[in-house]
Amino acid sequence: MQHLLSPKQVANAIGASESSLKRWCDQGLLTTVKTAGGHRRIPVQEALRFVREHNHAVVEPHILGMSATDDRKGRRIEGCAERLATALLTNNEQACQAIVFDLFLAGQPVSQIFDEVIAVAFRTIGEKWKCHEADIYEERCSCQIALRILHELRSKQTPPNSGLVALGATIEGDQYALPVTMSEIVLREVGWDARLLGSSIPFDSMANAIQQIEPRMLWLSISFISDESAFIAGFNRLFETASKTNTAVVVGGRALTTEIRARLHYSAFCDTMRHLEEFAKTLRRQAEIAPTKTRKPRKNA
Amino acid sequence: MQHLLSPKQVANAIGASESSLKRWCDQGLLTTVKTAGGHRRIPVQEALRFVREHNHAVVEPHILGMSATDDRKGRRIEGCAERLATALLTNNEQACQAIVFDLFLAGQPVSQIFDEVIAVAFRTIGEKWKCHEADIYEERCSCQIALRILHELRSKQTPPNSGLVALGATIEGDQYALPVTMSEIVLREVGWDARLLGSSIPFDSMANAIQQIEPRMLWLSISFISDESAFIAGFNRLFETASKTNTAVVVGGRALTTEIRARLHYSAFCDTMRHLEEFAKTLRRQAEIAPTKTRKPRKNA
DNA sequence: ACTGAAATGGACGTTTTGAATGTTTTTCAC
DNA sequence: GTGAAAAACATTCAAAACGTCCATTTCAGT
Repeated sequence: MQHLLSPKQVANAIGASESSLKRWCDQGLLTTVKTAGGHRRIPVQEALRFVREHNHAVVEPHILGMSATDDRKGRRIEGCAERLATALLTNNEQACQAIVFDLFLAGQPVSQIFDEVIAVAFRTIGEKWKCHEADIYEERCSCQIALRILHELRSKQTPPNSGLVALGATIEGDQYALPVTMSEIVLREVGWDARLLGSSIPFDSMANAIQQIEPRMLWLSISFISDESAFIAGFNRLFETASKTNTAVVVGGRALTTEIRARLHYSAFCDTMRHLEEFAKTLRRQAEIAPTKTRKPRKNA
Repeated sequence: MQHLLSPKQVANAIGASESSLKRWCDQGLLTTVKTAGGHRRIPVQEALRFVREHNHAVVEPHILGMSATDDRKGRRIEGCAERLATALLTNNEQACQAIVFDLFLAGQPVSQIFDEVIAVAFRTIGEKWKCHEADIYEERCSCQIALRILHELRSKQTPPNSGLVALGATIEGDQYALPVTMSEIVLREVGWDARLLGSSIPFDSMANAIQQIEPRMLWLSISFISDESAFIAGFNRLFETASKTNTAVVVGGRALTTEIRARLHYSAFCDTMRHLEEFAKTLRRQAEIAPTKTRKPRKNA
């Protein structure tokens, strides 16, 4: 699959004429790069951004690297969660991909797809498991499928270029990779250079990462806590370290009950991906106004 | 670091064709140095100047950037492991991807790339961690990068169409997802419909999966054993279940010492991805001769 | 329903691109 | 050194993209 597309290719992909495409490029609706001879070249990510932003139709998704879509059906978010849960449990990866990608192409914010479709589907699967209607391996297999889809989605994002680094991780013993991977994508979507360290990272190692990388944000998705008091102590110690480098600490996850939260120090608690997105946007704007604390306080307009 | 680049390398780097590059050189848009035999050589800074001046795209920055990947070197498997380890530890995902995909596109078998490049790189990282030259988070972050590359590789494979189903998993408590994911790709490469259930699957759930799906193979990658005697008992029980549905059980992984293996029942033990590939090929051929035990015994040529 | 502004997409002659071909140079293993 | 494989060379040529012009369609406001 190629990374740079010609106006004609993009025109074919989205069902518009070549002339229109060229006009849109010249108007700046699509950012193009030029060859030495003056031919326009459109990066795929840019084409995807355009489609999502203008909710333009996509006639031939495969040109943009989006494999399967049955158009017009999956554009509304209602009912998608149920369909996804079914597709996941029947191991129908194609269908799962189509559901998520359709919503993505239709311009639904990724945070909303995550909150209202993927998270809901997994809640459904979790409940089936509790009622012995689904086995553990089915839930795990669904996670694998979802992870692959998330990775594919991630590869469709424009790579981050801001200097705003965020680190993400799950705590030691917490193996649930889905939420933390979703957070990474959400943060990248709003312009952060989000780097997922991985699952089950000890607090000490996180502290080392903070000191070495000096990120502006650390996000932790906490789905499972093995030892509550050790967790609280370790976490608050980590918060101390983070404060020294001016790193915001954002937490989320179903294991954080109100009681536990009451005993934690953190910069923000996010219930949903939507909340995370909004907090990240706010923090980003602030950081851009005052890029570094050692920078000179103001300059002339 | 390589100072002079060939037209082909620059063409690849900026996503243009070699022909165009040469034309641009001859038009004087790029200043070239010539070898005695008349081959064009482009200094890196000249290529960078060209890119900036013409607002040209850069598809593969690593060629113009720091990592000295002369693509002749890239095709050969020697030295790739070291370069990959470095790229992983410096968090240079682009470079990691380029190393693996160059080998893949050059026709190296995936099993060999896994055994001789990825596995070796992670062994290097593991040793650095033991010598306190690398932190846990760096190793985990490297795993994340590798996983993303594996998923990308998987998405490039032709989807399986044979009825030969294989199930894969790691045992409960074993969170090392890399080997089991590599196995999945290797099996798909040789025509199996390999389905990765996921990490940390209890033996009971695996048994359920076998009974419900009735695969022809179950492969387990065992990197970590928490309770040895429980493992041996659980595993041998699983082997019993598998025998009833005629499911071959293949094992591998660094946690399987000779002593432990002596107490296990299995169909095959595979040290490397190469071994797994060969065993899978053999088993596939056999299964195709006698597709199902209930099938009619022979048909006319 | 009518009108005019704005957007669309086809048509054109010209220029650029990139694949193919056969020859020469470079590289690397022996 | 030597020889074979890989890569770069020059050249050719069809396909594709360029800019421009213009007829058609769309749509909001009478």
